[in-house]
Amino acid sequence: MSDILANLNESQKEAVITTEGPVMTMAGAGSGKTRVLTHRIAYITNELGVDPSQILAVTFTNKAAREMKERLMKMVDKDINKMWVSTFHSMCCKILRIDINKIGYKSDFTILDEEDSLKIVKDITKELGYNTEEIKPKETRALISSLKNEMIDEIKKDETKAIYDKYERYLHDNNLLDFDDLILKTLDLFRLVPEVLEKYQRKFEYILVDEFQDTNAPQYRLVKLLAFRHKNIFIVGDQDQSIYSFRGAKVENIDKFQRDFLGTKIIKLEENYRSTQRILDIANKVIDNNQVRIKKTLYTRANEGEKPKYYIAETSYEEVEYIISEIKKLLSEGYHYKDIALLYRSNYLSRNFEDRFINNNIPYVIYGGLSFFSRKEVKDILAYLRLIINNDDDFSFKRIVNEPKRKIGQALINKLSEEALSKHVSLFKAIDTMNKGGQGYTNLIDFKFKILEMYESLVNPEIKLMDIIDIIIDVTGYKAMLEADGEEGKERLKNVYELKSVLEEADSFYAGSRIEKITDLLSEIALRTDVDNKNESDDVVKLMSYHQSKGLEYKVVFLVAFEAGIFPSPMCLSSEDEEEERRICYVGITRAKEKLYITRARQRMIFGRLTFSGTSKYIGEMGFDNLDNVNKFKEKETVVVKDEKPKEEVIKRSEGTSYVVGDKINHIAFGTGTIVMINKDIITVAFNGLGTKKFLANHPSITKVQEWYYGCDKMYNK
DNA sequence: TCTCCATGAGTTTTT
DNA sequence: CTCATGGAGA
Repeated sequence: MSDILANLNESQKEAVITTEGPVMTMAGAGSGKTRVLTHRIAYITNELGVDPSQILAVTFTNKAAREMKERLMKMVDKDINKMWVSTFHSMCCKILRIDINKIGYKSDFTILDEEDSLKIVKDITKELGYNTEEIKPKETRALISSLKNEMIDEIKKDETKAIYDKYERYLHDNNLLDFDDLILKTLDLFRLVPEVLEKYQRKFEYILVDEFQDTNAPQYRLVKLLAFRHKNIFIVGDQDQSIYSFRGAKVENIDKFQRDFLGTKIIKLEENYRSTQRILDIANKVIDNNQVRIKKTLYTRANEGEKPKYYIAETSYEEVEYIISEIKKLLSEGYHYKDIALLYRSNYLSRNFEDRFINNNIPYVIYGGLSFFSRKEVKDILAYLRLIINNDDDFSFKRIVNEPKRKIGQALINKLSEEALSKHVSLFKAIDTMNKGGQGYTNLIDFKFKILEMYESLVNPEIKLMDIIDIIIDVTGYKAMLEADGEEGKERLKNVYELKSVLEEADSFYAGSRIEKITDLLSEIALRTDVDNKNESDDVVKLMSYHQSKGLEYKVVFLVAFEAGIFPSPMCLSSEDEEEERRICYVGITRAKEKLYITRARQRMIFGRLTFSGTSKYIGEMGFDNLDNVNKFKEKETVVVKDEKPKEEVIKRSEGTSYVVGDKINHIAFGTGTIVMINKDIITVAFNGLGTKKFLANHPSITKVQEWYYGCDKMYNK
């Protein structure tokens, strides 16, 4: 008993021991909410003697779930494997595997990832004869997701409705679920088969939900249903850290909760144990600009700490150099690579750092971006596995029937599809019934026998499960294809081999026959994220988006590319969006424990384009206005604060157009180029691949290219 | 009919 | 810059 409650403050203690009835904990950043969650669970099992199987803990990411399990392993003296500690999505997956057959699906459904889902929408859009320029699949897909998350009540366009209907039918016919379906089908199951709901209502005597501010409407409904019997529901959240409204998260769920669970006890955790006071000051100042929030001020008893540093670089290249030099300094002060994180608003910004980090031997890992399981080669091999164990998987069939190339093109597939449709069989089976003869037919038969042959290897107990990967890439010629592809192929082959360890792990993790194990693995692979595969203990610098940094903490944090036009994101238009951006900023700042750096560049290469940007509005809100702590990389130079835009040299043309460095022009012979220098009436233009050339500014061979101006103060100053 | 190469267009955040 | 698409060649 004493163990569990030791080292907790009064509010934390209260949150731990108030086990009966609904409790809502408002926990500021770094106020020890993870501690509270784990200690509460340990208290319930160890002190109240509750069986772990009666506890459900919902976290936001798989990573958080696993970390919580690891901590619990040390604290709980019972078998915690019976405890459900997972995300909403994997919890629903688990529930559906058992009972989804009661609502017309097969229990071995496959979960689609984003890419697969988009591909289906795209195919359907084309099948319905729409122009993908007008009806954009990406938009339709986003709309469908919004619809599913109840953010949109009615379907405005007929086309969208038609695509949506067909999409739903396709998913059902092929036994597929998308991410949103995991939640929705679980709700359907609970609604249509009340006995199943009751089973779980009885089972979960104690329920805990982390990051409650980021639950969306269907998720909340799920929580409400599950907790309704025992009402021992504990939610933890922080309005100021709600950054997922684009995914349908509703902060209002906090109010709803209080109305649905009358007599909710509210506990506030405001003492921060993570950051220095100076870091908290900045965070408090920024978030205070939000209109829609309950006032809350973080405080700490830790020392003041160092002033956060704001660095303005001329170019994005110089920004990297500055960060590298600071990292080296930090290392000499005794910090390790793993103490350091770089955070940014969008994933593409990480590119600026990769090359220079490699050249300077700074070990790093990038979170997000293209995850291991979404790599083409990995998905291809997984599609082979899917098709091998389930010949009727048309979706996988189409993916790899001509990968590597085996002369089975679109025309042949169309013919096969028609055959399959008319005979009501899968593509694989349609091979047998189609018109025999012709080279195309032979190619298909070849493919078919390869798949069947690999099945034999797969069920052969003398072959180790992980070795099936070698067999697949040998038999199909995938290996030969990659080997012919030089360096990039080598890299891809490495990823394929990495799958072997995934299979080996699955071999010991899952139960049942070999086929069952692979089925289990394949069905859940979409839920695996990149973050889950990274090793926390590696001594490397971490690069990630603000969103991915939620819930994490680092001794030293760099907020990079901190510029107008990037942060806040120019995609945000409404004031609600703006407030959410500010919360993202708040999340970023509060990741830092000891040192905080904010860096920006005046000029930045974005997708091969030179762009200019001004000061992010958050800089002023943080109180950097006098810029007394701006540290110049090159010490001699002084910082010109008021001149936010680079020294503009403007030249006017007779017809009224004017040029600024960075403008794009079009030259009759050389094509499009960027102005890099202006000297009197001579402009120097850089052409891609052609080097720079000088021209008279008002020469008729040159015309100015209109382009949208990415990131300028003028967007925000009006 | 398939494959390859060139041109063009598009870039938030994620389970 | 990178991915996707479409057109021309084999």
